[in-house]
Amino acid sequence: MLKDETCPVSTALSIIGGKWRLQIIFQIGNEKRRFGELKRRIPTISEKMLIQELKNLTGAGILNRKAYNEIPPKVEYSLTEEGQKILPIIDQIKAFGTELMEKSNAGKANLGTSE
Amino acid sequence: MLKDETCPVSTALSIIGGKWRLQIIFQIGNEKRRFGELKRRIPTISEKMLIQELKNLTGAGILNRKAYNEIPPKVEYSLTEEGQKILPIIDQIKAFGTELMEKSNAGKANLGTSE
DNA sequence: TAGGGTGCTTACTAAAAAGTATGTAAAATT
DNA sequence: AATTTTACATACTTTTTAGTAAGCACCCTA
Repeated sequence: MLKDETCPVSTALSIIGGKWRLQIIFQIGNEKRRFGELKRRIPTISEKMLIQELKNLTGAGILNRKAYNEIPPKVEYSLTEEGQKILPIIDQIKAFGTELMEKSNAGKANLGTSE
Repeated sequence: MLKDETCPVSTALSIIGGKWRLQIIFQIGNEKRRFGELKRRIPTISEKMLIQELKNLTGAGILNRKAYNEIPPKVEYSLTEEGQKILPIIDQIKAFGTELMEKSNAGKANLGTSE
């Protein structure tokens, strides 16, 4: 899924797109979250994906990563200023999704991707 | 990419997710757009994808499809009320992307998905 | 009668994203 | 010495998503 360098929307999607990113950002919210904590909060994500996306988001300046020099390891993730700007987007998407769910209880078709 | 039936965000993403959906919705905006018009406005989309996503979005109640009984065929697509609610989401994503682009000119890393 | 335009279908292929399984380090506990 | 804990790495496979290419129907015009 290559990105059009000139389009703001696809630039944004290169960060918030994908199956897990919004979920991860949402679960961190305004807290500091440890790796294992996130794993527990998103039980359906695989470890590989969690690691990979945390790394991607950190590299993109969306997350802060603070590693303590302890054994066993302890690492805390939190949103950067940039990352916090994604929270209102999630709110809006969530509101839209909520509406959809209400209406679909009144019997509407859903998209092919979910089947 | 199966969807969690109970999560509003993933419900929303099952509609606005994917490479082309937001783009298509954005290009329709508040207008009536013919199939060929959309093809021209999104030159990088393949015909197959455009057809497929128009069908999906129509089936999901996001688009109206009006076919005129003419030869050669003429079909117009427009956003339903439901679909219009996606426009402000796009605006917000776009604003976020614009910010990112400005900052990245000051030299920041981008995510793995774009490489 | 051979194209041309329009919206759409289908079979097939390729690429991208996600999942599974297994392994590592290093100290602390048993 | 074996086991646990925590964060992460890597090879490999499967699933999902997107792209290519070809064809169809219908009428009109050259």
